[in-house]
Amino acid sequence: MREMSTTYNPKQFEDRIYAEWMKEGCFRAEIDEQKIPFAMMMPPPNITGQLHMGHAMDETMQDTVARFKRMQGYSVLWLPGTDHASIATEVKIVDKMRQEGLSKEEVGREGFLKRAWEWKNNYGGRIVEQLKKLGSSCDWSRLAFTMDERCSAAVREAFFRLYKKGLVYRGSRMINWCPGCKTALSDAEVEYSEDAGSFWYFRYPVENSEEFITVATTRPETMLGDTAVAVHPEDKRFSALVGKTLRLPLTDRSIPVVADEYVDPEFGTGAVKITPAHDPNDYEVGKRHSLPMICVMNADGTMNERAGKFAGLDRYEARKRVVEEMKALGLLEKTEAHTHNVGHCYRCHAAVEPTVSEQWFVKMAPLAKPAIDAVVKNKTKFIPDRFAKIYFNWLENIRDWCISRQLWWGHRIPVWYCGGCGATICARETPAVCPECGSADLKQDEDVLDTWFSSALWPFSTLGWPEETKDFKYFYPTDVLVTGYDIIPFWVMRMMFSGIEHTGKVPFRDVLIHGLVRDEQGRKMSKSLGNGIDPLDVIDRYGADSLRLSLLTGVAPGNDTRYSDVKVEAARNFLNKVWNASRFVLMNLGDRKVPALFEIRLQPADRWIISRLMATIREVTLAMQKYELGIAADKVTDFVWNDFCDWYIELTKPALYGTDEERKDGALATLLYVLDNILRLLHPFAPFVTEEIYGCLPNSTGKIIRAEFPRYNSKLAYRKEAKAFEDIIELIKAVRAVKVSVGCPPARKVRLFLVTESKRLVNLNKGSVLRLAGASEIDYVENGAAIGEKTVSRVCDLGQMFIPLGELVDLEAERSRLSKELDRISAEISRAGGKLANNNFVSKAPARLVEEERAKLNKFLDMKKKVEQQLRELEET
RNA sequence: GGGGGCGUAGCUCAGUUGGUUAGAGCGCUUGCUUGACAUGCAAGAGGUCGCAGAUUCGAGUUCUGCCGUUCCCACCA
Repeated sequence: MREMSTTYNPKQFEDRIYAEWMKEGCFRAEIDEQKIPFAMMMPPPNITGQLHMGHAMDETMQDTVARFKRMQGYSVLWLPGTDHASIATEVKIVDKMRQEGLSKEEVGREGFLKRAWEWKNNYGGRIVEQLKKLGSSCDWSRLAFTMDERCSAAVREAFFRLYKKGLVYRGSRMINWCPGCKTALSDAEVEYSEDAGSFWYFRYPVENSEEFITVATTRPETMLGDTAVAVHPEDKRFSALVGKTLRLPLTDRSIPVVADEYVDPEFGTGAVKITPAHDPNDYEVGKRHSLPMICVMNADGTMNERAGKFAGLDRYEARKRVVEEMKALGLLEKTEAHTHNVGHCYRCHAAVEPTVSEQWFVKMAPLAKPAIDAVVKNKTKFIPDRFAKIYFNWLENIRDWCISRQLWWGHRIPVWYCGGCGATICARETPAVCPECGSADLKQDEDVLDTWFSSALWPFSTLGWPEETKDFKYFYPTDVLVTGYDIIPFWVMRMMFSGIEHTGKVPFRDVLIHGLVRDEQGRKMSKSLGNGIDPLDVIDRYGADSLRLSLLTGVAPGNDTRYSDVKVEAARNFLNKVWNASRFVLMNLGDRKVPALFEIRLQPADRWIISRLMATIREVTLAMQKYELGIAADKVTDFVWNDFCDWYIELTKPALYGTDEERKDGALATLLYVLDNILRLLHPFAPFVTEEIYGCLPNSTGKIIRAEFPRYNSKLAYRKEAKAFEDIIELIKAVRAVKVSVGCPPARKVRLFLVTESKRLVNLNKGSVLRLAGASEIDYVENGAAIGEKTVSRVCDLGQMFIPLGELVDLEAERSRLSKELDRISAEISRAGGKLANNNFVSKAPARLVEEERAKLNKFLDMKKKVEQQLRELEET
């Protein structure tokens, strides 16, 4: 037996234990036809990422589920991996090169990719190492990367299939352009925020007239690309002007006035400048009226040559200059403050510029439909199910997905253009010559795919799809996906339609959604606020188990939670408790060989704690099966601390320190049995400390990670006996309370007199009652009068308890307590009485409840009599 | 504009399908170095479950409206 220190010190064993698990291959998933598979894909963290609290929570939940299922006998695959994070990584590499005075263009595509891979090889594994600190029991032998050979082949295959089906196409459309990252973005990658801006009212003169139309705009620089002004068809104010031509100031162009339903006559001036190349709505108007599209900006957000003298200026500088010039021309009518929603890049936060550009798209309508149906038909379930609404909301309103990115780090689009015949060729592997004309003059598309295109395939690309691998056949579809609600549109939804499209099956049966980990004040943790808390630092201070437990307890599925050191401390204190309780058991056990639990005559207290254990096992198992991890953790904690430590351990002390060897054996066997079960119940939540203690148990074989999760055994439920024993606990509590109430020093032993019909039960537990209640002896009497001394008394389920207290005591306190008690009892009597007087209740409520209510009423009536009697006796003294 | 979440003890939050006297942790009060643990033990105080209705024998829990707060989506240029 290993020596245990007096306090729980996780640093002494966490790293060692993780190494042992790894060495023994405890996390490896085996294809075992005798077992039921349970598969879970880790949401791959970005290779640029550092472990943050969000990861910690996500990983903890997954690991808890994985360990639980593994202990239940499933063949568990928890597959880890990382994401190449196209934009994020590229930005990082570009920044690094800038520090060296280099640019992408200078090093070229090849040189850039070489640097990126180097960076990935050096730093991409950092987060993986950090995950290990948390105790993650994922199968590292299957570690995947979205750009490894397997996943890349899957990406090409998926693209190829979609292309052949016409579900991926190339076209010129309005997309979100990030001038910071210089690439197109998907709709999901745009974040909107309320920005303070202005509303400028510009006058556009009507040609050959003194008249003008006033339009209002928040983006003056786009006027250089205006190709019309639109008014509502029924707006009388402008009906005479429809069809006329306006002179577009600051340019040499003329633009028409068109009528379109899109315009809201109530808003602004009722006339809208139309810039089809730089606004999604204007784009639609432009299409309806066959207006030309004039793009006035470059990729980096500066104005291009179409902007005339503003060419070369940054868009915001151009905005200022346009306003100034309009003002100088007397065409600025007024300026108003105006806040409006502006889209920003989710990576670099630059304001997104809606632009028309040629990109690759995935046709969404045919893919969205089956993905919606799958959730409607419950083939995949969201937990909690309200998140299905977010999912539906996205899929029902989805536009085609822009998947091409003007970046270099990522999966290059598997499309080639023939210089000979102009054919477009999509192929899984690089073609040598053009299949149409035989020309070798082929050029691959320059763009890469959206990072999420490869993530969308994650549940099956990692298993070797499109190959029918053993892993794929055994583990797919996966069982559960654990992730935060913030990436439902980015990822969950896309895995769903991709899985259904490519494999014919939903990629997972359950989606367990969790919330965000916020800071102590409820703010989002973020780099810019500097309020992020490093999980590794917390692990260093408190241990991984404490962090894990603190992230799971008191959290409802899907709800945000706040991180605080205080919570981690509470978890640490609990684990210290577990540690010391274990130490207590093992110290008292020493080298003694105790018989098995079933060979011993158990005492009421033993049966009580075993009964409580069984109830706990059942509740915890049920909660875990429903993914209610917080409830499960609460139930275990409650049982361990309150039932096992505060009661049972104390109850065993008379036996342990006594001379009755049989009772000692019984207590030790029970302590050991319950402790063993506690460790296994707790292992999914606190894997390290339970493994460490388990290794110290005399009867343990092998690692707890491979042990079986406790099973409910109805033979050990001892319902009635446990219920009876609760009366002993109540008695002890009553004595303690009386002593405190009357100011009796705790060390002073009191004599107990009992009026009870359960003498046998009390006698069986006499040692415990005396010790825990702080009493010297117990006498049985027929009634209070037979004692012949002044007493203070309590009514309890066992009967009535009397304590003679002599002159030392504060009887006034007891008197006031009793009258308060009387008030409470009276309130209960009128409540229960009222209920029972209600005919509707008696006739409609379940008989069981009516019976219970009746029993309660009788009990309180009896109590009332006794308490009144006590009160009278006290008045007399 | 549409859709969620949250509102329960001083604070942070649980509360599974409606059914004992609404819970936990922290904090607070009082007392305790009781041979595992002061990272502890015991006994307490503290709540008209946001407001108003409705359904029901019975509502923290279901429905409607409102107030506060927060998030997501859409968006009027």
